[in-house]
Amino acid sequence: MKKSITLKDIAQHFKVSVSTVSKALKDSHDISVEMKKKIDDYAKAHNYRPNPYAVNLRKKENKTIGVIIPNILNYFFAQVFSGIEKVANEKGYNLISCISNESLAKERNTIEILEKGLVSGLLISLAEGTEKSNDHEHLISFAENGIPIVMFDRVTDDIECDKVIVDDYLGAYNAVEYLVKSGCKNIAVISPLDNLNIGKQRLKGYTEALKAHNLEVNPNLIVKIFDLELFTAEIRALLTRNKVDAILGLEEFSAINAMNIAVSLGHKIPDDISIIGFTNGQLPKHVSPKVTSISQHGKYIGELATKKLIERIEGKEDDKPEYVTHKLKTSLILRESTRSIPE
Amino acid sequence: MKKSITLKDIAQHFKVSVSTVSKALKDSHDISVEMKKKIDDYAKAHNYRPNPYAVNLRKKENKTIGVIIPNILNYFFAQVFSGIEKVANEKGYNLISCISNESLAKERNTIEILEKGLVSGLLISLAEGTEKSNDHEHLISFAENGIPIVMFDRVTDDIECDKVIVDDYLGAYNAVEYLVKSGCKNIAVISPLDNLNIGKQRLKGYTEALKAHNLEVNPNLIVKIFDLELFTAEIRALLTRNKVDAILGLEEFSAINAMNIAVSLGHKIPDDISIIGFTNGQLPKHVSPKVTSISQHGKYIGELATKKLIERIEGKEDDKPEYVTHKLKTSLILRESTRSIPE
DNA sequence: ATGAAAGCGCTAACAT
DNA sequence: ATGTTAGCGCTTTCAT
Repeated sequence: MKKSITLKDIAQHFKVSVSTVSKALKDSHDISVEMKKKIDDYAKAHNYRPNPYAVNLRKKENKTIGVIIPNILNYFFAQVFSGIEKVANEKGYNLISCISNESLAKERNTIEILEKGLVSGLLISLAEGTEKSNDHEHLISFAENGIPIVMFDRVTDDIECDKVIVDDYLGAYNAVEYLVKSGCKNIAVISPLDNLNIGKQRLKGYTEALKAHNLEVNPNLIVKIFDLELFTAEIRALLTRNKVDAILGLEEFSAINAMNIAVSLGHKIPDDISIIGFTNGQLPKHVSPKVTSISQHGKYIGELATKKLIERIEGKEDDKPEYVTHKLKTSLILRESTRSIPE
Repeated sequence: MKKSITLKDIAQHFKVSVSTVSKALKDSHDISVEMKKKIDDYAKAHNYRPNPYAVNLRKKENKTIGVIIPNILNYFFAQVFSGIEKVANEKGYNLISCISNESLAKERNTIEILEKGLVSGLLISLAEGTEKSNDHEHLISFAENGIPIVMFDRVTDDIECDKVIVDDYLGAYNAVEYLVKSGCKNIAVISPLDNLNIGKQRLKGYTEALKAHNLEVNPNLIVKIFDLELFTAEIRALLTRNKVDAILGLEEFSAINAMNIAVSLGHKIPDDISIIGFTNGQLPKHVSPKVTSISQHGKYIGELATKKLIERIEGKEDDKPEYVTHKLKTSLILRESTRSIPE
């Protein structure tokens, strides 16, 4: 066990006091230039680094950020995470990261651990379980510690903090509008996300866009999926019992799975049915036909949220007391599963 | 700022000493039952938790594990990470996680930070930059601290530690053998991974399997990709200049991209050309035809590596000095891009 | 220009 | 059964 070098070791080596070394390493004006140089060189040569635990114990500040993500296998969150990591790294922060696995209990447990001064700030996107139960006590309690929080994507009004969210409403609205303009009249929507606020927002964007274009909102074309086992059956039913000329998938796999079912039923894409999905991964580019998608810019969300959090951590106490919610626009990426808009 | 409660606060409240409280909370036999009960209840009521920094400063031990992953957008590593997180969480460990982004410099930097006692153990898969440069000084230095390391997937012999790897050789070997048995004779291989040992192992599995079945190893059918920009051009050249009846893709997207190019060239899958890929994500299931793949069980790798690491962390000093390398079998998951083996 | 001392919160050996 | 003390490594105020 290579014991790592401390201030004391350096002090003894030069037969000076610990405080001299401490100040020298901080380039204090108290210390003579020669002394500083000697100490600095020695410290570098021996690869001195302050013990982070001692520093924290003294100063009550640390360079770590807690991250709670619902599910890292979801490409969107992986993108967000890579954005978080990038900015945190640039600013010299470490990440303590946890996956809530969509569970309220795990999210709560993690927060209780982090609460005890382990982190200087928290980045969180709510677990599905949390959104369903609408229980935010653990977050409120965490916030009372005065540790800054930034919520992203899946947020709640119950917590006052900075937020970075996606304009899901507009994303869906624009997608539907595009479908209408390209000639679709019977647009179905598939939502496996009805437990989530973002799911509700997207659905609202869908209905509002239809109304804005004087199209009837047909409840038979709104398929809410609560059990993925039934996905295929429900979509087959949708497509056989109704006239459908477009499908909007609100979640990562909905659009692509629905497209595959439609194809197996003999429909031509996009001639018979257009397809658009909220999807971020590699999938839409690699399937055939390539799927038009609504991209959420996950990496940028992560970057922005982290930047805002670090500003709060490092900012003056009462710098800007008012919290801001950044609502980011999605992009509609046109590919082969939709028709073009006639001139 | 809600100031969190300390032993001292509790001690003052009951007008006893700090050590009494400390012992009481540890259920020491020194302390009377009534006292313990009082203190315990009070601590619970006030949600007391020991300050992790103070504990670490005293005891030189902490419940956190460092994780260094080359790229979280790679589904395989996301799977590994979710396995790591699961086990760590079960055992009460936190994760400090970093993405090396395939860069040696970033990997080195991260390790230097973690080295200073921030973590009790390290899980790492080498960055591509590290494998290419073959520079492992930073790891050797880290290991000298006596902090246990477990390497997974991308490992090196230069470091003596427990390792969890995939039998990439056998994975490729079995895949080629399957192709041969299903009637393929001109099997091409695509490797964008020639900088990585795992890439070399897979390639070796390919050549050895051919030899074992008395098939010539044709260098024209071995395509090493060093610049992804050229992927399409190289594969088109491969398919137009040579007779090819099967393709083995050594990396996540190689097989699927090659398949799409083959289809665009008019080849039928799997009748003209069979396709197999080393790929873990959702892709092979969702494209058409569905792609036969070699699965690496990422989540299990993460779980096993973490389990082994925690055993080292918690084990007696000289418990078992000999390190073990766990080599895990891959699975060949047959889908629609390969033909069946005749009876 | 340098040093002594106190203290962050906790543990553990050693009194009482 | 309870308390005293020293100390982990560092910062910082107040001497000198």
